[in-house]
Amino acid sequence: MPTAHHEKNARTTGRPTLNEVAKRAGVSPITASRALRGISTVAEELAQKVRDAARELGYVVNPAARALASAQSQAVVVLVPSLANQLFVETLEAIHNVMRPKGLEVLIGNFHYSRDEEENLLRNYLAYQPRGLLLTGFERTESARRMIEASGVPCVYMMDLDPGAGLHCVGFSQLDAGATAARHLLERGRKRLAFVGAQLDQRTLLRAEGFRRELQRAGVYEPSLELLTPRPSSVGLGGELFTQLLVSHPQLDGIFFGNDDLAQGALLEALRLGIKVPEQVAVLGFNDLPSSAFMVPRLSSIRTPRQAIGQRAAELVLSLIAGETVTQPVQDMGFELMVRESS
Amino acid sequence: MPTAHHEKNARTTGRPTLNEVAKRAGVSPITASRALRGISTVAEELAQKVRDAARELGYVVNPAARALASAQSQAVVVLVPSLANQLFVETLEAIHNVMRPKGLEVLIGNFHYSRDEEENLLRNYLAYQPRGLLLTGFERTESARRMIEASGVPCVYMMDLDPGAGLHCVGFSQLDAGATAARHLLERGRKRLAFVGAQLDQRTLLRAEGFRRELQRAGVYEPSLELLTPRPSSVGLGGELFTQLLVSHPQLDGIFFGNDDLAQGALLEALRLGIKVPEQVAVLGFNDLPSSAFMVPRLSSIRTPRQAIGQRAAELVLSLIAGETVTQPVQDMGFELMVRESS
DNA sequence: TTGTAAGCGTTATCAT
DNA sequence: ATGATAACGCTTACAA
Repeated sequence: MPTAHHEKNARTTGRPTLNEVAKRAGVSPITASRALRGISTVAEELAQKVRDAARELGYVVNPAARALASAQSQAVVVLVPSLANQLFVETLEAIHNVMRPKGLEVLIGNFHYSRDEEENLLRNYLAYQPRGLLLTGFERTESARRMIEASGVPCVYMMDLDPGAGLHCVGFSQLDAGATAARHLLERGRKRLAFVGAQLDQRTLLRAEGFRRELQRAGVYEPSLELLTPRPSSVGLGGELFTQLLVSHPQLDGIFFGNDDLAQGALLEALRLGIKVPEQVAVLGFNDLPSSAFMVPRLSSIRTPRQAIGQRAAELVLSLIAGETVTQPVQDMGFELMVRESS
Repeated sequence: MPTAHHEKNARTTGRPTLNEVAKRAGVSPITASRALRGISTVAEELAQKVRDAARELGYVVNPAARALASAQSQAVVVLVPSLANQLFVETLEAIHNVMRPKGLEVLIGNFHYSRDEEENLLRNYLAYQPRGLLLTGFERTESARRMIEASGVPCVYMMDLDPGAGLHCVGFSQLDAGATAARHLLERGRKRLAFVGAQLDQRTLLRAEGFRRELQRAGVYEPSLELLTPRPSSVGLGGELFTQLLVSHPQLDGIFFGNDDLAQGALLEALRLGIKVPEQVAVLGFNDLPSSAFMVPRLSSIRTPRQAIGQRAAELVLSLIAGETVTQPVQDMGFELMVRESS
């Protein structure tokens, strides 16, 4: 009776190894490895034998061994501030669709709008030696920045455009989006305009800034009509803030919400309060979530290209990973004003 | 000038290794390993030295090496059918909150309600030698079932209760939930009741079944009032199906929607059509999404304990991983009928 | 309580 | 085009 430690593979799960595949195919392990990775130096005949053997044995590569030996995983890390916002789910989806066919895993990290949490996730995930990094925005700890830099892992920043233009990024100008919102409302003849934002990440703040500047230019900027709260964005909160704003500023004739869920909550509350939208107050949302077009009245919003951003950003890291020279480090995907019934 | 292959660690990323930590602390690598893993056989004094050395060097364990050596990763795999449904995001969140403090990574797989995709994810992720598995429902391919079984990885099933009681699961009875919906509407004096479901996973079908049985018992079951579509659930679709149903069955006096987004779409469409809810038609949703309480009228719904399910399921795998005997393999977390204005 | 030795499954390097 | 050999960084098994 052999004792465990005398046997080869005593600790393994019993999963077939590359060695076994190689033996069955009558080649050396390294040839099997090359064949399975599709390296073209292997004769097609041998490669076929190896693939057959692998299939017959039900061989699946051990990612840990591969990562250890090659000092690289097959993973791409994506860090988003939230999954509660449908926005990022759609972006993630698009990234997946680009990465999966390339055999890359997508590791999702949700940092809940917390810089510290993002830094932790980064430290953690970087230990996995990912092939690429997809991050959200430019706002992070100095330490996180250093880790990214030091890791040397190709990195693309999503959602906003780098003012410094030193980083690879795919997004749109949050500042312009805010300005566009203001211009639209102004063109509608509105003069007493408010901005309502929750979950104050840098992008929301940038939109507020763009909105504000445009109002200042038009000479109608009123500081007390800016309602910013760090509370998480939600439909309920939108209704609450809407009421609060109307009570304190009954003269109000237009509101730009930093997020569609807030705007939807406002629309619902207006219905309850009997406040006419857009007659008394125009309401403009941001992101154009799928349900916004079905609100009563249908919500006007600024549609953001999150799907396109995800796809393009993924393709961009892929290029970076492949070592290709990227001629367009900053990719502006724009946004679209959807005018419907609420404004 | 030394050539690369003469140097130790020539291929590494330059990241500090356990060896370097050990040297700096003046102990052997294995002692350092034990100290860092919090294994109590290490003298506290030494352990402190090791931790200090690790901190000073900025040491982070190489997960690939650890996984390879121990034949186990620090990951727990969670497979959900969708991220578009806020439901699963909340469950994921709860799982995270349990796992992270234990030092376990959560690998998220989204199988888009596709059995084949789930099977692929399983094959892929199982290769990572996860410590535990959290799966959604009982509906999967035979091949997936075998892989789970063969892997020997502790597994907990979420959302539904195993009729066979052979599996560890945390959820509630989907059948009962459907029945409860029917009883509520019946008690309100409604007789011409419809069921509307999209994204026909097994749980939706089970709810339909529970609803149907209760109507049959009451003698008011009408097959043509069951509207099932495989299209993905959404607010827009809810409005569409609502209109369609009312056109074909103007006598209708109550509808149970398999998902809150459908119900919300119906409420919005009713508003547009001038149909009084609940006077003409009662509307009952399912899941009680955060925004439902703010609809006009406020949506009645069945609140599902997704947060509790995630937490309990996570705790359960943890027990299983620890090898504890689980006395309660089936955990019914119940559900709650939220009666508001729409029914 | 600490350490030695060996090996985890794969790939890089260099040689043939 | 294929293979022998030696890592990769860590942990298990066993010994002391």
